[in-house]
Amino acid sequence: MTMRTRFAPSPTGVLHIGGARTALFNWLLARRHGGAFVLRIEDTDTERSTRESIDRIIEAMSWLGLQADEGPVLQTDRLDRYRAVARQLLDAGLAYHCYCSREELAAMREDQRSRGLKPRYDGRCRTRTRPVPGADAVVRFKTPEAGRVRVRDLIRGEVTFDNSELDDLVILRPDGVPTYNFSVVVDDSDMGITHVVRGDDHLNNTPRQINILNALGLRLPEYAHVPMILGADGSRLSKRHGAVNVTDYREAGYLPEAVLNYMVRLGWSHGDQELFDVDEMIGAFSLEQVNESAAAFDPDKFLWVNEQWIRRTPSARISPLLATFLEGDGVEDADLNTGPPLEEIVEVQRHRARTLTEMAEKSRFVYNEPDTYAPKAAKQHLRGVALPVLRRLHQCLGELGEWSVETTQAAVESVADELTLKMGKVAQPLRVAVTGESASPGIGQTLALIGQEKTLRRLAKAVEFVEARIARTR
RNA sequence: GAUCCGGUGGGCGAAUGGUUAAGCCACGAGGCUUUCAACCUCGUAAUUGCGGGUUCGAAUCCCGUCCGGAUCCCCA
Repeated sequence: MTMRTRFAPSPTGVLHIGGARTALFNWLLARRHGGAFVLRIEDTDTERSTRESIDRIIEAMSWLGLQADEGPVLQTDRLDRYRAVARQLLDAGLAYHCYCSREELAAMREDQRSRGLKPRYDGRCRTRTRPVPGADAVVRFKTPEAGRVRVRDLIRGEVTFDNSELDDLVILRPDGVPTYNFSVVVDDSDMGITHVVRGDDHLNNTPRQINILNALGLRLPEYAHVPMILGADGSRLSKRHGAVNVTDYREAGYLPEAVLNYMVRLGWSHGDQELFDVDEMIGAFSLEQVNESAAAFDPDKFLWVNEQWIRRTPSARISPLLATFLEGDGVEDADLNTGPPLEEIVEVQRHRARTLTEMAEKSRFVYNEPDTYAPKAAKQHLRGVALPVLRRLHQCLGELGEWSVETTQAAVESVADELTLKMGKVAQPLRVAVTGESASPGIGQTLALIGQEKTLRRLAKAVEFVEARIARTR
């Protein structure tokens, strides 16, 4: 039988790292085994589900390249089907109507809890023969009272639950909308899902689902419960831990390849390999190597992975992305067009940036003249002693016929020789003058990217700055 | 509280009864150097949560215990 996996998010928010990794694992499995990956939207919580969330989830998945082979299938489009299955259970005496009010149930639970018991529905409507007038009716599944359920989990091994620990769960609300544990079972079965791979927060739900499957006489899928992703402090990953939404990472200048790569290594490993492109993941992924323990999300390592991908991704692909980040950073569209080819900037910066945001920040100097000098840098390098250096630099660079990394580099070196100064005394003032910062790419590269005209203008401005400063201290 | 799952350096994790417990991130030192990076070298860091047991031998198997997480909703 061909493998069929699925990702079944509830559209009550955006796609976050945990969900994305679950989607990735499912997608990888399907790709690896030549099967199908289905996207199902679990929107039976009509209060909280939104169309916008659906769109955002799909958008995030497509940014990551996790295309579904089938779907999205919306559960709200299948309500008739769930009702029919519930009817079937009702007719077979495997489910019953319950008229208990929410208040009554809450009181029951509180009472049990106060007595140190596990809160469970006590089945008081099980034997009811006629409806309660005026009361809403839900449908409850009749959980077997005795026996145990064995879950064969591909990651955890065999996990058993005692039916006495379970209670009769609601499968249909008064309005005929199914609850999670029921719709999941019907859908996974109808869709021919062979492998249910999901977060281990669902492990405890599995015996209930298996009981329903058994009552319906349906075949059980394989289960694999993957460990959760925790925040750096060991608690469940949440907004407190910084960005957790996939889209946040796109905006922060992460490459989808890097997001995928970092996620796949969270809870899964393949020897000591750290970097995987999508094809490598598909070729190497297996449930057997998925860890059993929860993993903490580590922003530092994520940054490192992104840096690795910035390095190995062709500049032709990075350039247009860099352009949008530069624009977001205040660089004019027109300047982008008249400036140096973006590929050149990428080549120069790819070892110096861990994110595209960082790359853009560090590349602004190419287009925009510094409006202020970094205080520390100015204090240290734009001093009186630098004045003759800057003037001489302005002259020599102004006389340069060909403007390139090599020629500008040579010019700066010859000025240093001529004034018998070490490179640091020449390149640093110059760097601050043209970039406003004390750190930038190699001085030749920096000048080549800025261009002769702008370099000279900035140099002149720096000379004025130093002159003014001397005048002031006098 | 009950049930279920988990626990290897600060983080990710390798090692599925057998040499000094891999590798990566982070961190520290040095090298290179016009700055920042990158790169190279070296280093700090674990009595495998703890306690017992089985065994010639235990991170690995068994028992107990502690800690963490999940579930116990007309959320998914």
